[in-house]
Amino acid sequence: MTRIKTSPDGPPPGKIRRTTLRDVARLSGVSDISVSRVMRGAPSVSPGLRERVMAAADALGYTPNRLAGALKTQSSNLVAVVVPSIGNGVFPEVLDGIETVLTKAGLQPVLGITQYDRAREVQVLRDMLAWTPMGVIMAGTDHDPAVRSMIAQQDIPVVEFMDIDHAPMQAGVGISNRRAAIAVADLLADRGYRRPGYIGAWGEQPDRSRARREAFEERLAERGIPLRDREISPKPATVEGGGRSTERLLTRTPDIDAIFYANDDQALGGLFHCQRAGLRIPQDIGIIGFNGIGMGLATPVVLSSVETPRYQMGVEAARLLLSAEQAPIRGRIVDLGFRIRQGESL
Amino acid sequence: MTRIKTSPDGPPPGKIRRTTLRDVARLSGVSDISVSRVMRGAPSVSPGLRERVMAAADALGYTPNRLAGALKTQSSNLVAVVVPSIGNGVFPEVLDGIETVLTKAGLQPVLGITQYDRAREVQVLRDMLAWTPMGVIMAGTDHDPAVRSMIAQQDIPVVEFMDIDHAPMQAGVGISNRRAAIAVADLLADRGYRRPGYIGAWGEQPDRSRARREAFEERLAERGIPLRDREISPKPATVEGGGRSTERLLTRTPDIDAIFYANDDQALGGLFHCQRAGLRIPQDIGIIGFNGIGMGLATPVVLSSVETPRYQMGVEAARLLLSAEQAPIRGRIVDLGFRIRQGESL
DNA sequence: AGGAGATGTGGTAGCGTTGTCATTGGGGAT
DNA sequence: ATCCCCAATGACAACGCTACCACATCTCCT
Repeated sequence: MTRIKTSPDGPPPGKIRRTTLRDVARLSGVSDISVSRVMRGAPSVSPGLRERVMAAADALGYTPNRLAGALKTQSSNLVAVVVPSIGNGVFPEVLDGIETVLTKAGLQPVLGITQYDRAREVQVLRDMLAWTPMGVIMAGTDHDPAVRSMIAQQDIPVVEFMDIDHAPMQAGVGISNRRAAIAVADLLADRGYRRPGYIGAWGEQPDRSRARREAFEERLAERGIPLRDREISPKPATVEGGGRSTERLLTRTPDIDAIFYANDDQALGGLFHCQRAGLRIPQDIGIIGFNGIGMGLATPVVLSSVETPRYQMGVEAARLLLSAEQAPIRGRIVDLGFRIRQGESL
Repeated sequence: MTRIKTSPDGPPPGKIRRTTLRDVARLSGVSDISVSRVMRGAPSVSPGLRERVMAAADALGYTPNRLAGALKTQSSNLVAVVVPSIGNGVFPEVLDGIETVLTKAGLQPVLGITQYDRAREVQVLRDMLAWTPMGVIMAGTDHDPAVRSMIAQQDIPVVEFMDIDHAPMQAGVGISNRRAAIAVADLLADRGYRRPGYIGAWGEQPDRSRARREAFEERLAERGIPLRDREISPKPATVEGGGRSTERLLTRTPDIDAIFYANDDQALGGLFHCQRAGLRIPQDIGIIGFNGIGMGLATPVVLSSVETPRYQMGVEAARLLLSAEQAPIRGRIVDLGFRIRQGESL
């Protein structure tokens, strides 16, 4: 069989071609690899050559193509960051911390949002792994088996953040939601509340919020104070929704004397609702939230809440991932702890 | 010169090798390209072959390497998304909209955060362009010249969101901050306020907030009501900070009868501060914010504010970018408009 | 029957970069 | 002077994938 040499990949017809390392090499009269070395700041390059190359690169407006570089080196500076939501709530602050640390280390976060959907989480992670990230940071420890097998396949470091009540795949950063819930239960009991209620949202999708509530109820029961009633909204947690949930709960069970909210947004809504309804806080009803957002400090009645270190959680998650380059992180758990802010609402 | 064939890139010693398309091809007994076609869902593949390939791919847990694919096709499904901050404020909601639309279209947002720093914006964009994204979405229209030249060099679609008072590089989505400011000035004048103040944050870093304030002052002047005083915090906008700024402003200039805030966070802080200080709202002092966050609706005194379509802005920005595949977007401006929420605070 | 097209499959090269050697040319040690 | 070593530079192939063409069948016309 004769095969005529046919130059399969000719230059695209109309399309302009991206400036490449080779263009820079030609212009500066050196070899490709020398340009590569200069661009990467590799050692063993004379100042003169470096200067000539730099000048040529600037003149051409050359930007290295990381696609090619990463393909060759089998490594990238990408980090897959997978969170359930970003519209509001705690994740933007965690992301902020993650981004700050990663960027400083020259890494590039790639964001994936699951909408609290396990199937989407698998899809999102698959799409990100296709870019051969050097690591993964994800929220929560409750994942589809497919997530675990994909991670195992790739053999890259993974850090899970939020919750440390359950074992992470490799390493975890966060707080113990169970312990926080127990602390709140004890606080309520100690303060003499006897008919506590609970309000949550998102249909308790992130398992950790369900676990937190269950721990809350268990501890209350141990202290001889059964949970009087609860109201779980299927919708996202908002201030407005928190007001509505509170109204519903108190209409159904008016003798409730304190409410533990799964988050501060709902708690603030509840606080405002009670004020409008003419209830005195905390005399008629005690209110305690979760997360300790800044706004709760500025309200006329300072909101009591469990303060969680969200930004710090992102920082530590990113640091832990970075440390994987030095030493294996398997088994590392970072407990950042929480603090109960005793405001005026409980 | 004799050159011995030396297999330069042999298999890495200890390191495990990623499963490749070729592995799948070998296992299923077909050619590389056939596997490629199956994985991409390309046409002209018989059902039998497809099935055999899929089985082999599943068996090996194969994930395509997009690095290689994108390098070959000179295109990726990545979209660079550049915003000034993410910790709180308006951007998470915009990002949510962007992410929803892009993901649905099979695109992958890559996040870059500039911390309101023009130099960082250049750096961040450069890093992202190195991955040959198919498009860019960025906040604001006020960029370093280097940003413009990098974009021009790459010849990819760019959508700028937030503000449409200034011409975007290619296409823009947002509202007119100037018109919004003018509407607020008119509202104040019409309501009989005569000694208005203004409170901003971030040192007015995003130029659009300065432009907004200037438009506000100009219109007030036109209506014969000079701005009485203003207070610009250099720090990020927070509820707590808004309270402090308000206190400072009112201490310095106690006869102010209304305050326009650059954002709702500060406005809520101001509202709470005034309540604590025993001022009646809106009789003693009128308060109006900017952005129309949900929380303002739930406060005991409903916050008046300029409602901006943040989620929608993200959605439209992403859609506009997607539409660039069909028709050029140069010159396209999408004005999403705003609505003044007349609450109880003004 | 003979061709024209449609359909499925494969071979090859190359996307832009970098790892691995090879090569060159001093400079210092002997 | 001779040797060795190291710093500076270069040649080449390969990372994993897909565009481009070639080719073998297999219809379906005329």
